[in-house]
Amino acid sequence: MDNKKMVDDITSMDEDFAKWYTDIVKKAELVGYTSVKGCMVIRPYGYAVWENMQRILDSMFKNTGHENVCMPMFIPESLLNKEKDHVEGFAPEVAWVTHGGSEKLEERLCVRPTSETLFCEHYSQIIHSYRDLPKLYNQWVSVVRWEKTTRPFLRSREFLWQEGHTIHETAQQAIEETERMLGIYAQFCEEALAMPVIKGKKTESDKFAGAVSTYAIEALMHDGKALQAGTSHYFGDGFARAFDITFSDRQNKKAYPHQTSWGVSTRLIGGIIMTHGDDNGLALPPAVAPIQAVIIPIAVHKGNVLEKARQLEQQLNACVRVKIDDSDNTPGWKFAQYEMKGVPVRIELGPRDIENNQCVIVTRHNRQKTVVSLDDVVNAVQQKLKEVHDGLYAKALENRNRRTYDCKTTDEMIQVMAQKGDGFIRAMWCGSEECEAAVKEKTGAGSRCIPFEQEQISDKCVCCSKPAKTMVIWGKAY
RNA sequence: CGGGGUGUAGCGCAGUUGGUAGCGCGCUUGGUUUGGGACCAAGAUGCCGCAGGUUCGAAUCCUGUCACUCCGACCA
Repeated sequence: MDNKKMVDDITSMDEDFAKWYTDIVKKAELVGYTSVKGCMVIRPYGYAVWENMQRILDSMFKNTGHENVCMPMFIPESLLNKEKDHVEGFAPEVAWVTHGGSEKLEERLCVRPTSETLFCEHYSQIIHSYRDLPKLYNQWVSVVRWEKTTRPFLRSREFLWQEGHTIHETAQQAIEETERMLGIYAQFCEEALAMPVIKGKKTESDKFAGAVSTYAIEALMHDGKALQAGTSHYFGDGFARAFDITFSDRQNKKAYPHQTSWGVSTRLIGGIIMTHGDDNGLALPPAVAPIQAVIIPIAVHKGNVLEKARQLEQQLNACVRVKIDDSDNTPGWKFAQYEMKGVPVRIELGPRDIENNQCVIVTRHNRQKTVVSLDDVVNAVQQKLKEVHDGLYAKALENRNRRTYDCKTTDEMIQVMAQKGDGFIRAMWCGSEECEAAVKEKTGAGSRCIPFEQEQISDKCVCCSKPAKTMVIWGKAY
């Protein structure tokens, strides 16, 4: 099928990617703006995507032994201040509550930008013995960070996320947890969101405020910019010491436990849009699509089309999130509409089909049409949903591969990006923060991560030419 | 936080020299249509972002302010 653009009121990606993005979030009815900058309404269609993501992730968390809890949204200033690096990292972007009613508060309260401090306070109260460990907690809440530049989903002042906070008897156990959760995020992105990611470690300068080490999954968007899709942190016992969390270990000696935290947010919805979307609108991965298949009855006035379409809906309802659109809009309008909303599979059913006991199935990502017997439609739709997932993943991976370049010098980096556009650049690094900063300064591309899967591209640092320690993935980030 | 752009009907926009507001889409009603954003007819919809100022008179000129947006800087 051709890839002709069918929707006129979406700005083309190539023309203006940022405008394309905001057109999509508005036209596909994912968000609405509000009178507070950076605070958005997540509309039913957008929220349904989030609910599906939550449901899948939550069961992955439960299956690995985690429990959900809910912390308050306010953090007293004194509590936030307990861990020095942590407060320095977050202070510039916290919102403060200074009054209760008309009374000025004794101590101002920060609206949580993240909840490490609250979990730590709680852990200090409930952990006494090695028998109390580990605690594997998670919460689904919103947090607030007073960002200067905001964009729907990608960077909003309030956003929804989950934050896992775990506490362990040994460093080893905490490190394993950090890696396990990073793996779960990667699995989720690839299997549910059809979004290929690179697992790696953040550099010292890029790690979480207060962490010993930070791991991340990085995805490449359609325009060649990188998106940090999820992070997992190992804290060592630094927070435990700052918050005086201790327990009696197996030798009955006082010990400090080791902690982790990890999170993904509604930013992933932005990632889906920029990974799979095209000039006709959204393309949603079937696992999280609010509507997986839409039935478009054609020429409803003729014969029993509508009745047949409703039967089809009933049949599919058992195993697929299906919707029938029997509104008065023309078929052409509906085709364009549901493509824009990213519905993975469309089922056309008209008089001609009914005569032949068939329907037409069209997949969103490639607009391929298949004629299917009505006797086999349930299987066929499920098969097509799988094809859409695989097709989206393959396309995204192809884009990432095409935009991944190996470079040996910063000049080469600049040249490659100028000629071919933004992307992931794989280049060797000596490990010094000076070089890391210099690369960003010269090329505009910062270090995204030190990938777990290493390769020896050269033996010299891309910046200073001294012996290289690791391969780093560089790129411009959202 | 620095630089640019934009605020007029639900959405997208026009509005000339300052004279009291219009177009397209959408919406409502009725009819004809229906396999890639249909057509005809009749309707409804405005604090011209907000606050001052100039003027007989301001969507239009001036000042301020707020919001949105893009590009930087900043940002687990």
